[in-house]
Amino acid sequence: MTSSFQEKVYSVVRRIPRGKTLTYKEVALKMGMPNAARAVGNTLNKNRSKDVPCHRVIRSDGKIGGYYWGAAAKIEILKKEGTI
DNA sequence: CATTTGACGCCAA
DNA sequence: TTTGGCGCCAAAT
Repeated sequence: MTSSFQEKVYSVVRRIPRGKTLTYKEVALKMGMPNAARAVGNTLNKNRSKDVPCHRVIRSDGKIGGYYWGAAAKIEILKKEGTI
């Protein structure tokens, strides 16, 4: 599959360094689509791939957001990485 | 092909 | 400040 849109999402998310977190909006903004934050989250959810550190993408509100394997697991990973 | 879904974000009340 | 509603976008049904 890997549509052009997904390639952009992965390109940005994959570059997120360990111990750092980006918001869905920031990712969308880097793609050149400032208002596609929702589509970004939707793409990561459907893909459920570990090839990309999608757990480093959180909401702009400061909330954890979501995770295919559960938000709790997402938080746990961030803690292990030192983000929290 | 048309409609609904969903890991979002911002504004108004 | 907190809650509700509206707008946006791509993928799935």
